[in-house]
Amino acid sequence: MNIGQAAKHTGLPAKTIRYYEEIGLVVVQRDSNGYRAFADTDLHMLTFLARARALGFGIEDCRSLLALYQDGQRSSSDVKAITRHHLDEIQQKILDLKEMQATLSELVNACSGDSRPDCPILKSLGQN
Amino acid sequence: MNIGQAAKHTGLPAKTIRYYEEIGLVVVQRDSNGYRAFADTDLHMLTFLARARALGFGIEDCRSLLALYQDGQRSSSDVKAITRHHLDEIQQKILDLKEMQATLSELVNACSGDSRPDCPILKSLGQN
DNA sequence: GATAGGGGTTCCAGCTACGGGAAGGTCAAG
DNA sequence: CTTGACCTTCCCGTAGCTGGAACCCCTATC
Repeated sequence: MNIGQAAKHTGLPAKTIRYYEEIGLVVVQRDSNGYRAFADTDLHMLTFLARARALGFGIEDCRSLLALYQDGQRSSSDVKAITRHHLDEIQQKILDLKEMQATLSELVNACSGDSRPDCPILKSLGQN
Repeated sequence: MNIGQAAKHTGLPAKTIRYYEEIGLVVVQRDSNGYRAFADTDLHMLTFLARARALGFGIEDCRSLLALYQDGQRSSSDVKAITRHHLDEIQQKILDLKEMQATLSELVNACSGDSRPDCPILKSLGQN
């Protein structure tokens, strides 16, 4: 299967698949003409990666998770540790964004948004 | 005032201030020795930028906001439009992160996290 | 056989918003 | 005069791709 088909099958852009191969996330065999030849296991790994990325895992986490996935001797505690750490970071991001959201909402509500220059948003940013 | 003092005063790292100058966000006079000489208005603008960045505005938004800030003829509607658009993006990000959070929480809770290889997290990522 | 198209390949540049570090100039104190 | 703390510029690296150029391959059609 060529890269275009693999892309359709996994939902990943071809460029992304090439990138994953380049950084060693996956290893793909080549046909005699130099084209990548994706096997079912390759598609499976790529789908795994696509899901992990969709959950916000970074590339290095993905690398670790994929290694654990393929290791029959793994401990689920290792998987859980990575996931929990990632979850913590997401929760922190949510908190940060919510704080921004609260402030921005206030400011937007306070601003009349007409043709006059008077603006509480700028006043707040420039105060002091 | 030198860059170190300006950094302390604004809370921005010196590197960041140099970067802002490089991309034309601020223009700073130089002393005869080549050192940047920060005036009060420069500090004021840098503080403005620091606040806008802390609210998550991108650099180009900051550029626009700063221009509006310095334009006595501005319409507050322009400021509000930028801010509302930014707010929308933040809210979307929060939604995305919350979805990840929900899934990840479920998975973490379902995983025993012991020394056995059986793991619902990997099962979910690799399913199909 | 020539050609057109729709694949594929590599490599290089660029994106955001800086941070690290090297190589070197400047200044105040002792 | 030297030391140490500043300052300067310049270049590389970050995460995770994306776009584009230049070129190769395969199939179909004229």
